[in-house]
Amino acid sequence: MSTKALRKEEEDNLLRRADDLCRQNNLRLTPIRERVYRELVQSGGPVGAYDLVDRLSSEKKRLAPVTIYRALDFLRDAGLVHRLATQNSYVISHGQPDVNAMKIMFVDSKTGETIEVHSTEVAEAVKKAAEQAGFKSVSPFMEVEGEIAQ
Amino acid sequence: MSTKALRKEEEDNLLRRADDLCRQNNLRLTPIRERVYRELVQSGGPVGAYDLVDRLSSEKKRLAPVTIYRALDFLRDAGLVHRLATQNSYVISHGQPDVNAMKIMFVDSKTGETIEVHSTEVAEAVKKAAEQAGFKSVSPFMEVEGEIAQ
DNA sequence: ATATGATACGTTAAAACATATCATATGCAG
DNA sequence: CTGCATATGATATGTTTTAACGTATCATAT
Ligand SMILES: [Zn+2]
Ligand SMILES: [Zn+2]
Ligand SMILES: [Zn+2]
Ligand SMILES: [Zn+2]
Repeated sequence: MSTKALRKEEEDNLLRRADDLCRQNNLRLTPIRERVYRELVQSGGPVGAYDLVDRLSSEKKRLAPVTIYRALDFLRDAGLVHRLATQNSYVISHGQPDVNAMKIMFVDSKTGETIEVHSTEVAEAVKKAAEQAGFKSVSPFMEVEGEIAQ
Repeated sequence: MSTKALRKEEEDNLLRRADDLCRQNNLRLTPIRERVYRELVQSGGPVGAYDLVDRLSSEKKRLAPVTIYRALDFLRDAGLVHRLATQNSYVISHGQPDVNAMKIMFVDSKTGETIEVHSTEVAEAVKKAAEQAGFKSVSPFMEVEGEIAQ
């Protein structure tokens, strides 16, 4: 089985998962929202909002930026998409909501490529540091820049 | 001794430290760069670039945004200032370059208030996670959003 | 004395990113 | 069917950051 086929299966899984999640929470995964999500899934990495505008626009119909931002907001609220603040870009959230883990997005400084890792160890260490800082709760998402080996 | 006096001493220390650092590395802490750094020190928290434009402009002379951005770039390259990507703002880096520690900026989701904590525990846990992700090196700076207790 | 190089700053403009506003459409509950 | 909430279209604007080009200043070389 080719890696392409594997990828395709994974894509379909993610799409189904998103669909189910929305159905179960009475959220409407409208066509535009689904197209944005699908584009992020297929890209395999972070994509900027204006990139999404380009990719989802056709000759006859150009989407307005605000349309994309609204879809992104919906997907983020649903927990399906993360915003990468350091990159001004958006990336799918994969992995089940492992509630005790820190979701770390490692971002390659050069290419912008990202890899998501979930770690309870980091979550605990950060929680300890947060208490030290007088913070009672912290986001389960972090972004760390670095360099990919090779 | 009043807290105000204490604060003033701390400010002077930071200014001196910055001055020394630049001198030792043949970096030129010019008047504009020093004013930007001083403003960040005195503000006691993160400040946006356009805020700095306003604060450092006078009736007769209005600084251009790019002037501030250039000063900020210099200060960041020198390791004196951090950019907070989630806030589009800039904040002084205090604490000696504790090379083995992760410098965590906790950002209050509501007010934008920040507290910096250095943690070797977090650094180690993140390093482990990074290896898992195929990252050979990671930035010693992180930003974590959360809520301050009270 | 004059030329060259290096760095910082001024000025202008544009790119890149994000939101506001109001009109229209669409789905859905009563 | 009707009315209401929600989603999208269309347009404009706001915000943040960088690009491009020129000038000023000072040091060093010719
Ligand atoms: Zn939202
Ligand atoms: Zn995730
Ligand atoms: Zn730089
Ligand atoms: Zn620091």
